[in-house]
Amino acid sequence: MFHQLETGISRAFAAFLKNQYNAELPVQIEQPKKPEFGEFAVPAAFQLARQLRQPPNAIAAAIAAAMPAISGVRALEVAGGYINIRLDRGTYGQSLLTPRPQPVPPEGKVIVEHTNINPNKAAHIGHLRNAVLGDTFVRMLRASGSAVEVQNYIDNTGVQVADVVVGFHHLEGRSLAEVLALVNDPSVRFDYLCWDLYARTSAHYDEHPESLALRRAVLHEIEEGTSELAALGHVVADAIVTCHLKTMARLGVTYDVLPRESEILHLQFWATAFEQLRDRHAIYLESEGKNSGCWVMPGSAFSSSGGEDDSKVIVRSNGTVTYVGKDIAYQLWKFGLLGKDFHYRQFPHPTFGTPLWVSTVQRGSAGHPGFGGGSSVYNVIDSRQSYLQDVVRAGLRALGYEDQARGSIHFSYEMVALSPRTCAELGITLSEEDQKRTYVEVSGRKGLGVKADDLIDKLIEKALEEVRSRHAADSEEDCRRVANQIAIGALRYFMLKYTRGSVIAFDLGEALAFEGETGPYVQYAAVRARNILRKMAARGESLPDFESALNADIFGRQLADETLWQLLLDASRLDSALDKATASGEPSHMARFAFQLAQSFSNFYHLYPVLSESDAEKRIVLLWMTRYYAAQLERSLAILGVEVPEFM
RNA sequence: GGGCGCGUAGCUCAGUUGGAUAGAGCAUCGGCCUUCUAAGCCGGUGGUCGCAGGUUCGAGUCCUGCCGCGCCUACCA
Repeated sequence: MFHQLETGISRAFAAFLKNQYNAELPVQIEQPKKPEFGEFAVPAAFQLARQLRQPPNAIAAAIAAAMPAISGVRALEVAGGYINIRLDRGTYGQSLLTPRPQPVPPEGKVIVEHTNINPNKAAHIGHLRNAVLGDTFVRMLRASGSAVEVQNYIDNTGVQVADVVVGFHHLEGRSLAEVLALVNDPSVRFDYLCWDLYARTSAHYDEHPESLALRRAVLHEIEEGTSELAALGHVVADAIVTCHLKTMARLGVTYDVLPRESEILHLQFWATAFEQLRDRHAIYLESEGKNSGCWVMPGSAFSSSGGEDDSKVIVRSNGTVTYVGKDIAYQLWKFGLLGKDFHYRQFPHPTFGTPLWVSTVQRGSAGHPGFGGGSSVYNVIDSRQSYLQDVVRAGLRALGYEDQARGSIHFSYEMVALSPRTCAELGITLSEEDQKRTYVEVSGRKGLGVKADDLIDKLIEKALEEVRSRHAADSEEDCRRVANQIAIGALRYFMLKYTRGSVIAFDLGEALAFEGETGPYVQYAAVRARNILRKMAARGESLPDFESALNADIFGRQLADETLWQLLLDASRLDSALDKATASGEPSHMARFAFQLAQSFSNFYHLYPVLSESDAEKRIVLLWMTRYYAAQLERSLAILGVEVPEFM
């Protein structure tokens, strides 16, 4: 409702200003600094002041006097050059009684690619930020009515998988059968085992640089896809993907489809993209200099300051394609521009509610939905890869796909690093240099980092203690389920509360916090709202039929209470907040709104004892507000991917 | 060297795209549990918005120049 009024007022002002002053300006609607100024503020008079050569206050007064009535608005007032708007509280309250209209779904499908973890080791907290950001943005888009397809790209033929294969085969001398046995051994955490093995293999390369030849050879075999080592690579990648899916499912993160690099290669996606790029002269065969023998994209294509020295190699001199090249082919497919499609089969997964599909070379299963062919594409990738995303976009542009290049959005975010204090707590020894830094970058190669599952386990353990201390009478099973929900709420909120552009210096203490600006704080508010309603039911009272019990007159009387009115306004801002957060691509805005909503409810909770209210009319309004708060809190949390526990 | 980002309270961070007296959380100090659960609420302390100019009715926000930090700038991804 708040949101509808906001846009309605904006339109009414825009139309009026165009008529009256022939002024085409985007009418801003602000929230006044102080509630005494009303519900909305329009600073349009400032913008007109120069053009009209009059003081803002005079213009504002003229506008306010001549403006035709706007539905739902009680009065326009002028103060300090602003036009302040006061709403009719009775009609506002009443309008919230009926469910909001469904948003009109925008045309086309949005594709969001996220997670995209190298399938060669356990997921760590950096991957968690990616997945939670991506998943939350997907939930925001869906809540806004968009059709969204979630892709998790699997780089199963890359260097990192090759490294683990080198580790198994060359360092440990394990056969394919032996590795398979490890994968199937329930007592072995295969992703943790590979975490260590990958670190050891990387160290081995450092100590024996000549062994890098092994990596090249294995990589080549994996790309070919026929040898036993290639099969080993597949076994490793599939097993690790399964581990990642399990980890992500714990957080409520799911996907629609897993496009894999092996199919990009074997279904000739790259070969097709290559022909297009070559024919359009987007890339050319370099004949001299350091890149001699490579197919390169000129630096000028993707960088304003790029010269020939900055050319990006797309095809190496040995004929193999770089990751970016494959990414261009993949991006073309995402927009339906490649003229090819994958085959698909279902990927086994224990916990998702909906089928999960994976690309395959062979003729796949029937009955899969249409994948790819999006009208806009969000790639959730950390900011270190912005250069590569520029190259991908330049590829589209060079092929003449200007719209799609514009629709290719690098949903970038800064990395998660470790605070020195947390490193110390985890027993990670740092160089003197690193100790002086405010944060230390995690490194999979060095095995330096916090594994996602370890962190989740730690959070659950701590939450369980808190739950048990408060609910000794509840069953272990119930406590465990609630602890789980609290842990995930804490983790998801922690990953979301920072804006995308700021580095998270991961601090264990902060991540484990359940008080203040945290997920559990918001969950607690939702639980308390529900408790009021539950308590009432326990007393044998049933909820009134609000639509018949309440009307504009009653709302008008009760909302004359300024505090109550402000609280109701807070609670009704969800759609407005969602719209702004989605438009600016900032899940953190959504998280912050949920926190502020919870703060608002906490105020309500303390100021208005609902069940003991003696005035009958007021009590009904308070009950309705309780239910309204509960619904808004639940919806906000659902958008953040956070569940509401039965008790806390 | 070039590109991107960051610099706001002791700490961690917001700041609605240029608007009214710069805000949260943590920490700290002081209050509030016989009440719908204190994972909560109320109050206090705490600011040269990195520095210097500029643009205008108005700048934490925009432009220029500095200073500091991070990331990228691979025939790795």
